[in-house]
Amino acid sequence: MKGIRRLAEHLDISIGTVSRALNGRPDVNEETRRRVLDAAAELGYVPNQSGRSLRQGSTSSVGFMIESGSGIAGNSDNFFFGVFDGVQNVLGRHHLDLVVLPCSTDEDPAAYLQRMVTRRIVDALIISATHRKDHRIELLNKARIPFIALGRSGTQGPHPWLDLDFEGVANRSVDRLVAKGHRRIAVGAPSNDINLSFVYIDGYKAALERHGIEFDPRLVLRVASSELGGYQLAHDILAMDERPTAVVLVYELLALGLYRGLNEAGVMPGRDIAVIGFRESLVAKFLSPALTCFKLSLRDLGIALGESLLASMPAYAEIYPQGTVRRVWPMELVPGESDAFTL
Amino acid sequence: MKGIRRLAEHLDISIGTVSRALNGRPDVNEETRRRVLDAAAELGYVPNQSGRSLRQGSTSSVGFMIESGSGIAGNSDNFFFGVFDGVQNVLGRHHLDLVVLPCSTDEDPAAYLQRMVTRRIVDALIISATHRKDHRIELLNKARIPFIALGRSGTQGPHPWLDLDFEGVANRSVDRLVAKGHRRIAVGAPSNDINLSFVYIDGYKAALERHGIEFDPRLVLRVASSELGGYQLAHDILAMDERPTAVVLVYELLALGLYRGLNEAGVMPGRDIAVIGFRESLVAKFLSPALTCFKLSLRDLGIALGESLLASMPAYAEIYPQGTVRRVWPMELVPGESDAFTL
DNA sequence: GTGACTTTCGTAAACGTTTTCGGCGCTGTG
DNA sequence: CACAGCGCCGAAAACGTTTACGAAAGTCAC
Repeated sequence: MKGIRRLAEHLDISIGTVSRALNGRPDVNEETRRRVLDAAAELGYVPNQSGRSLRQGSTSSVGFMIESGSGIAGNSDNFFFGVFDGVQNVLGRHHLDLVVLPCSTDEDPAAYLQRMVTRRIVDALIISATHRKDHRIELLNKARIPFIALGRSGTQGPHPWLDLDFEGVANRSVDRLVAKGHRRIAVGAPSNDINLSFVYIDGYKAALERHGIEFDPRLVLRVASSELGGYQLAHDILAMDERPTAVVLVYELLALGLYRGLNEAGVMPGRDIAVIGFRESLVAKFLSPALTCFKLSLRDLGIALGESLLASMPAYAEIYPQGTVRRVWPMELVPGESDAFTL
Repeated sequence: MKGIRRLAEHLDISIGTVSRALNGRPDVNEETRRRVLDAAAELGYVPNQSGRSLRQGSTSSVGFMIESGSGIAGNSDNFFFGVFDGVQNVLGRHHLDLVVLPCSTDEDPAAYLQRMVTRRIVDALIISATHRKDHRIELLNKARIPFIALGRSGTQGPHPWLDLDFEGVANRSVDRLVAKGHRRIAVGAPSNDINLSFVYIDGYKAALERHGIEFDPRLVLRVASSELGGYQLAHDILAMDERPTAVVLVYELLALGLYRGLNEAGVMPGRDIAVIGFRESLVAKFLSPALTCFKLSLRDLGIALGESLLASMPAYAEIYPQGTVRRVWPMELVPGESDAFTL
């Protein structure tokens, strides 16, 4: 005899009552409920998830899809781990669990997601590394499964998302540099199809326009999303005939390679060229001269992400006002020395 | 009408036959099987996982528990993501899926694991960041659930594990330094209770002994497992009266802070002091002078981890020779300039 | 004291699968 | 012709839960 049946037998009551007691239903005597709870603790009973899911039509977990090969995700894993922590925290408050679904590099992400969705091992999904045109979004819409994207997609029409404030960062970066006299500001951005580069570049263009500076497409440099991309970026910049006097970066790791590339050419960030990075990361803190960049709380971002997801799950309508979230997450300037160079 | 029933009705055969056809049972006509497969593809049928799990008593997924907040998990580059990729690859070959279970910083890891185990949402488990005395191991043994640890535990008796070759690294590091005349070799190791420090230090002691050098406990410096720990380490070393002439590191991020701390004091790695790091990481590649350290293929490690886990799952006995794996994963020396300092 | 209502609980169906068992029809053998 | 064997399939049980429904007993008002 196993499971709830064992518990019921031990207490000499029916399994229905046990279930009701455990699930906090009102139609059970408080005295019996106490006995059930005690016995459950004593016998170490935990409901079988498959049984529950089958009957209820819902697992109590939400998935967070990542791409495990993720140079492409454009982030190092401590980024995601921080976010997981926040998401797990808010989900835990509602007896939901977070399971991370790592799509391997061997598999097509959309096919992987399709499998996860149809197998119904999660009730809702968070996707990340959103592409400009991302098939996963149509797929999730069609499956009518609640989801939110960490990162906007490009063209597919509106979908729920929470994203870093790329426009804000681009804006403030350009403002800061223009205030120091810069007019030729290069952009180093990942060359993959992840949408964030495009969002950033749009913000960059808008900022230039506000300052009456004409946009020069040659200043937009797309490179690999890795530290090597940053190295390449340094070479590209130094090779230009009208060399830019400032660079802004869309991806945290680029700073690493950029510094090295510039150093090798005897060009010092902050003295000979102004550099503003993107997200503050562990490595950015240790660059010298200190990189001007933007920071955020990963955990808080995760919490917001979790809450936004719950806001799209009908089952949590009483707790979270339902609605489609499309929101930008603010980032805070961390001034350094890398943009000290003034014209 | 949903699920397999819908499919059966559509084909006008019984659900039993459909199930058998889908699962490759021999007792079904090949013609019927083809029809079923075609119809399944056409209607987009995918078996409900809860139903399967309930009936079969096994989910077809394995869990990989990580601690989402933990300093040790906060590797500078995608350590875990690389491992996930390898694990997912080997599991996928057997129609298993990997789900990552991130324990939040708010929750006790053992309690979290207990919940995951009893809810039976995975058939087997991989745990990481193994502590010296790790309650999770007793728990998993008691639950009789197949598992493997990425990292040895200390005292609890034998358990399946796959671990980086800390002894080997310690050995070769010490050998290399001794060959250059060093006798006072400091160790920088994380001060937390994760077991790897202890394993490394044991290897370090053994290596010293082999060279007839007396072990000096003051040379073992335990610091925070972060780049700041490395910074602290630099200060600690510089403050010693009998200053060591070489340092070996057990954790990759330490190099970052160590370099900065030494630089600030005008001490240059490779010229004034010899440094050998641990794992080659993204940041190590960009340190100057280049850090001597050890590299490994994360994906291959993941593959080995997955295979070792399958070797402990009875269901895969025909494919993987069953047995308890206790194995060390080799790392390859990447010579740099940081240990060029010779006495 | 009767009916209505409430509280509490037991019974049984249902969720979507897999798998055992038995049966049907056919073939081959004696 | 009888019977065994085989290939294929349908019926039904089982997995562990939750929950709709109804029943029993108690309470209350009249």
